[in-house]
Amino acid sequence: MTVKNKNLKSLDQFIDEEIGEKGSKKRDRFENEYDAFRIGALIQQAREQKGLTQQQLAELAGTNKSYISKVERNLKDIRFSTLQRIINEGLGGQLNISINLE
Amino acid sequence: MTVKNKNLKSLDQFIDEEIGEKGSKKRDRFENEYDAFRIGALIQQAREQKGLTQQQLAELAGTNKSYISKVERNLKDIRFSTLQRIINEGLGGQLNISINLE
DNA sequence: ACCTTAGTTGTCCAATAAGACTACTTTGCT
DNA sequence: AGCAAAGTAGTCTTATTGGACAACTAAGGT
Repeated sequence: MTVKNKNLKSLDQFIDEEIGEKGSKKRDRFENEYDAFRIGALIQQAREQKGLTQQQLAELAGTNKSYISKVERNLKDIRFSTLQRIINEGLGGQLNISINLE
Repeated sequence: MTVKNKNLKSLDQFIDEEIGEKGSKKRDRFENEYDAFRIGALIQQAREQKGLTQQQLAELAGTNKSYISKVERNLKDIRFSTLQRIINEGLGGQLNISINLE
C-alpha cells in the first residue's frame, strides 16, 4: 500500500518549487552538492520494495515508527551506524558507498 | 605521502586477525554486514588521492585534524551531514549511495 | 459514517557526536 | 641526532541525535 498525505507537500514537490525543475542547471548543482536529501527517499523506496510498513521496519531495526518517518522525510540527521542498522537489520539489505572526486 | 604509525595495528590488520583473511566465508559475511568499517578508509583514500593532509582537509571541511583522524580510523560514529560536508566541501567530491536488497 | 491501519508531528530525556584544545608519537628530512 | 610536519589520543563543553511515547491526520475497507 502506498499511502500519501495529500495535504503534505512532498519533498520532491518542495524542491521542484524552491530549487527548480529537474534538468535545470540550478537543480543539477543542488542534487550534486546536497544528495543528502535523497537518503530518506532511498530508504522509503527500499522499504516499499520489501513491502514493509514503517512500523515493521522500525521493529526490525530496533527503533520506532516515528523515527523512521522522520528519517524518510529527512527531518533527522541520521548517524552512520543507524543508517547501517536500518539497512542491514531492517531491510535485510546492504549499503553501498563510494566517493566521486571531480 | 603515506605516513603510518608502525606501532598502531591497522584496521585491516586487526580485521585480518580477528575476523579472518579476505575471501574467507566469515570475512565475506562480515564485510557485507558491516561495511561501516570501510567509511574511514574510503575517506582516507580519497584524501590521499587529492594530496591533502588531515589538517588541510579539516580546514576545508570546517573541523579539526584530530576529528578527521578519528573518522578515518572509524573511532567516531559520523553523522550523515558531517560525512556529506567532508566529502563535498573538504574533498570537493560527491557521495554516492545505493541500497542493495537481497 | 465508522473503524482500522499507516504515517506524521510534537515533546521529552539520555546518550553521544561535534568541535576545540592540548599533548604525545611517528615519520621524513637535513 | 635534531627538527618540523603529520597523525593519534585524551579531555572537556555544547549541540543534537536516538529513542520512546502520545496525539493527530489520512486512506482504505466495511
